[in-house]
Amino acid sequence: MKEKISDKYSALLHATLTMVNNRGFHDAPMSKIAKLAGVSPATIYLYFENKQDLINKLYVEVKASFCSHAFQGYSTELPVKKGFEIIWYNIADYKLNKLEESMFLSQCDNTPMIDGESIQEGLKHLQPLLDLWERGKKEGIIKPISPYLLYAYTVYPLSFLLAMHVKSLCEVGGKYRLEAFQAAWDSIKV
Amino acid sequence: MKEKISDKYSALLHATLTMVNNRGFHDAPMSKIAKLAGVSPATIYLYFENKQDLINKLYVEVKASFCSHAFQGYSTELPVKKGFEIIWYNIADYKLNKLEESMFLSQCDNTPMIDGESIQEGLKHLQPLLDLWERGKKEGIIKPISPYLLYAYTVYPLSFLLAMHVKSLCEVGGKYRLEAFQAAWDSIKV
DNA sequence: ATTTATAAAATGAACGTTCATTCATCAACT
DNA sequence: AGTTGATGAATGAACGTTCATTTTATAAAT
Repeated sequence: MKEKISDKYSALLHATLTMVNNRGFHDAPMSKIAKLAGVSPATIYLYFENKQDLINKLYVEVKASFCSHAFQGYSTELPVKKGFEIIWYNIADYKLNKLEESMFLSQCDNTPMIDGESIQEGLKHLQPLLDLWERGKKEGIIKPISPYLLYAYTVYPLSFLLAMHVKSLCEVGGKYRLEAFQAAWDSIKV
Repeated sequence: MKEKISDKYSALLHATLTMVNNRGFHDAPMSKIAKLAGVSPATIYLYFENKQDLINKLYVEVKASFCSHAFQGYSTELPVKKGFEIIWYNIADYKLNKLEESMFLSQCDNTPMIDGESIQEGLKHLQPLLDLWERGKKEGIIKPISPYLLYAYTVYPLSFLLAMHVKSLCEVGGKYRLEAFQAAWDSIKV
């Protein structure tokens, strides 16, 4: 019965996600995380080395889930624009449907709360997108610019839209999604 | 001698900026902030109500400085594209030259560490840019889409490039700046 | 089947530390 | 003498973590 690791492990990860989202890392005490997970504080230390380890593990897990969603239905056989479209919409869907996870990732990527090592770990899984862009450049479809620029103008803006969506300042539904994709594509197509 | 408020006030703000940038809000104790500012812990409470107030005041001040830089040399008389170009380059310069301030703003905008009230306060000063976009739409130069989208695809990407720059993963010098501007403009021009 | 022995998982209370904040006192200037 | 700005030391609360112990699961022996 090794199935899917103890459910307390997952409960703790999820409790941490919620606490850190709502109160920030600085105000998410182990005692409250434990209570939210329905577990004793001491139990946390059966599954995690310490608070930092808990956060790191959560980050890596969420990032992995994000990347796995991103490439659903994608194949390297697809034409560049079609492939990009699929990945982009996957990411947009993820940000829209997994608000908590997405907010957590934003917070992690803009604070010194995650170890550099874990950041590297989480970044690995994005390679297919980089490869796709490389192909697009070779075919003269995508501007010959740094992948960081490509990411900054296509994927990263979604984080902002997510934040506005959470604050109920901005819709991200049907029409807007199309407009957003169009803007992303216009910024990088040659 | 009211000149520019006690220099301990500024020293404390600056020390807080550094501490929060390097260690995060959760690990920026008042005692260390005080030491870095060359001041007793008790002195902080002569200038600020408490830690939250200290952070809020710092946020509002930095945000104001950011916005003031953004509109240097800009006038509502300018043609839309030229006006946008000036503002965009101002912002890019700010992000490049005021790394600490910019990183701090990123952190604030992605964590629950700032009071909603102070966020509102800091957002006020961006109005001229919104007005410019409105004019651009009327003239048929800029896509008729939500200002949130416009912001997401022109200004917000700079935050990502800044983060990469700080991690020495990405240059933001001359040529790249032009490419970045081009991508920003392409994404919103009609 | 039931009991007994052993290991594993989980816990509440306690520990030492660190934190934000306060307080009694001080030095400098009026 | 009195006011002001500043302080180092003190304080209580809260934190992350550990520990002695209990509870639950596992297996062996009857």
